[in-house]
Amino acid sequence: MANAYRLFAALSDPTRRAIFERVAKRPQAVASLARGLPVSRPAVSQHLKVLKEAGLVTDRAEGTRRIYQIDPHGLGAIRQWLDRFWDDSLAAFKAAAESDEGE
Amino acid sequence: MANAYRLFAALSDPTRRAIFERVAKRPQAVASLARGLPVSRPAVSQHLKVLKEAGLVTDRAEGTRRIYQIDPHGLGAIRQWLDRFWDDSLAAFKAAAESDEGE
DNA sequence: ACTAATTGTAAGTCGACACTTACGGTAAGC
DNA sequence: GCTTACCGTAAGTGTCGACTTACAATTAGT
Repeated sequence: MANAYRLFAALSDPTRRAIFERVAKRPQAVASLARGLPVSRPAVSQHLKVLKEAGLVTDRAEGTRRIYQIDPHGLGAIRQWLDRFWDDSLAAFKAAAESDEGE
Repeated sequence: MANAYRLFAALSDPTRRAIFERVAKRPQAVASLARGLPVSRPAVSQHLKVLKEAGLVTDRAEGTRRIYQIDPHGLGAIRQWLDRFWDDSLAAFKAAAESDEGE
């Protein structure tokens, strides 16, 4: 399972984020993605590899082309991390705010 | 307002994530944070600066010390981004899955 | 005023990574 | 079978950033 670190690291790069968002809109092949981006096709391939290892996309062969699709599991992991962190940190935040209230 | 790119970039570094999580548990000063981490104190300061600019933490002076605290606004921005992205991408994912269903 | 404590910043170094070109490998079409 | 199209990977390069040490600034205590 992809940990939160890998997920954030995968989404930290602007180009990779753009690729991920385009794949999220609709499944696409590598060349199709590279066409609308200011980087070369191999660069897109490398980014997709990172996204795949992070659990954010999946790929399937279709002839010579490779179709990349979003993997809901990745977003689910982020949401899970966020939910847990949300509760903990917000509770601590409220506790700190209340302890300051008496001053 | 901090955009999603800055947030993800801020949380992509492991050391910075550790600092953020410790600050989330309870407000702390810089030296206190540096004590439990394998990096120098200036490094912690630099990380806190990034977290602050991303809208993830706030700071207030307390004597010569500077207390860093979590900023709920930052997590809120992540959640907002995730919610919107969740709906869009999941809709596209379902649409793609259903279009494959007939094959 | 002087000292000590705490912090932010400047300058420099080193490794990671995003990108490129070049190459090899696989599937479709004539 | 040969060419064409599409893709992943290897090798090399340049840049960004995480880290360190050194220094300056502010505040509390004596």
